[in-house]
Amino acid sequence: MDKIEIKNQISDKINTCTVGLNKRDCFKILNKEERKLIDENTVEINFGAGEIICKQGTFATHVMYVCSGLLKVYMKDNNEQLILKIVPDGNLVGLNSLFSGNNIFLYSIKAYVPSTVKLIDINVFRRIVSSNALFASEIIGILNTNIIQTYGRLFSLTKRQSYGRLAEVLLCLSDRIFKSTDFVLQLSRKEIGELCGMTTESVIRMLKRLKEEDVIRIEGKKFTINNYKQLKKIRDLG
Amino acid sequence: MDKIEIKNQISDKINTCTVGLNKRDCFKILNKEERKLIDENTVEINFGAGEIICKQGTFATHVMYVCSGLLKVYMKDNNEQLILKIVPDGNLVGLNSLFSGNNIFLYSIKAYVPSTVKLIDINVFRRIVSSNALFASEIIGILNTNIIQTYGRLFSLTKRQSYGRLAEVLLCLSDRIFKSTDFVLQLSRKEIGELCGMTTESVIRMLKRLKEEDVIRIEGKKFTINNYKQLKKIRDLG
DNA sequence: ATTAAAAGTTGATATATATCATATTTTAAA
DNA sequence: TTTAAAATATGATATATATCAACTTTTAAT
Repeated sequence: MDKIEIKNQISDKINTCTVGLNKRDCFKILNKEERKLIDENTVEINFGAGEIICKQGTFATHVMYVCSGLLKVYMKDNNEQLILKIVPDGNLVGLNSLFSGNNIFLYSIKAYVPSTVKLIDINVFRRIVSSNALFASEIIGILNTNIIQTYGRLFSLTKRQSYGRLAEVLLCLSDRIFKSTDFVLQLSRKEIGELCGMTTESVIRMLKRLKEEDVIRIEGKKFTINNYKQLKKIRDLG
Repeated sequence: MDKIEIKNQISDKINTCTVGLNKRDCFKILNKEERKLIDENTVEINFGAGEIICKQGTFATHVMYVCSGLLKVYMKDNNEQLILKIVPDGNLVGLNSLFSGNNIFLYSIKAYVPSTVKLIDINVFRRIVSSNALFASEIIGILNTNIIQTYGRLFSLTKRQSYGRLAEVLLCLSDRIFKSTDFVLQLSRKEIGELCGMTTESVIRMLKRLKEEDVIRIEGKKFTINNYKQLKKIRDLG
């Protein structure tokens, strides 16, 4: 069998990762009063796997902080669905309704695995942002990290072809979520496809190909990256 | 000849436009002193068509305000280039290095037409943001509008097929830049292709098709949208 | 005015990936 | 335990769009 062919080179410089990693303890900037105000207007909720945390089109009444678990942020339009990012614990999500003239959620958020999420009243959050410039600066940092990542993703999804996109998603999961080349992935092939913008069948075929090339091993939901270097090569050059 | 075929519907709800429209007079929030400080650390520069305003990879020493003209913001990686957005006058660009731990430009910016741009010292800008929470809130609004638009674009570029993407770009230019169905477009076919993620040849063929269907008229660089409704249909359904 | 270079155009062909159909396996439900 | 439904798998085929090649027109340079 031929080696997986390599086309246009995409360098390491652009971060094209799918995972929104933006852990900053922005709350430590707040004073006692502000923290109290936040706490009094926050509820902590447990969500089961597959449960929807917020729904696209509904009023954005809160900002979310992921205490534990793993979420997906996605946009839907009729039968088309695009996963914007997957978000592990330690991150804020749903900030995009702040001061943008948009008081509805532009995306839905769903738990991949059982997750604990703090729902923070958006008006209280907004009030603190617009009175504490250092806190606001932290939020700007979070938003900018997010934009930079989204630009990278835009680049990846439009410029790479499917093997490269799939390789990227696998590397991303390994590096950023599981921090191991060995992991149990609770995503269906369909969901992997949504992450890298291709059909379920293509995901299956390509994973099979990567297995045959001994780049990865798969047993059920257990993934192992055998040849990390080669997978990176596929990501960067395909 | 067959009518241009229509596939998967994409609704109007998602803004998938290419043009970054974010006119807010955030500076009016500043007091005299702050405005003076900004003014003292700003230079206004004229750029000719095709001139580079900032270059990806260099140190981000300033934030830019577009006084007049039209810019493109783009990422390059070897021979691959993606236009992130096109920016008309009245907008701030280059905000993404603020508080993101990133002190280099992640994209290049180039003038499409002769443009006047204010270069504002980033340290001064940063100082004002982190001391004026209302100003910071305005910046958050700008960044969020930008993220929302980028998400829409991500959706468009990955979910629509080429006719839809091309139609979108034409509508976007008509609605947001020229504010007329009649306009002189100073972009080459190659640049149009970069905007909607396709090759020059495909742009040419598809423009030809749209002409044949009497949806648009083209004479040299002069574009006319004959059938706005149909073009919208092609965008939303293709 | 002449030449060179870039932009635009067109047709033939290739190819990556989607679509469709159908089978098998796994998971969840009654 | 049986049944239904969802997820996975695989082959055949279709198709949108890229690639390649050649040619024309426009723009810029000498």
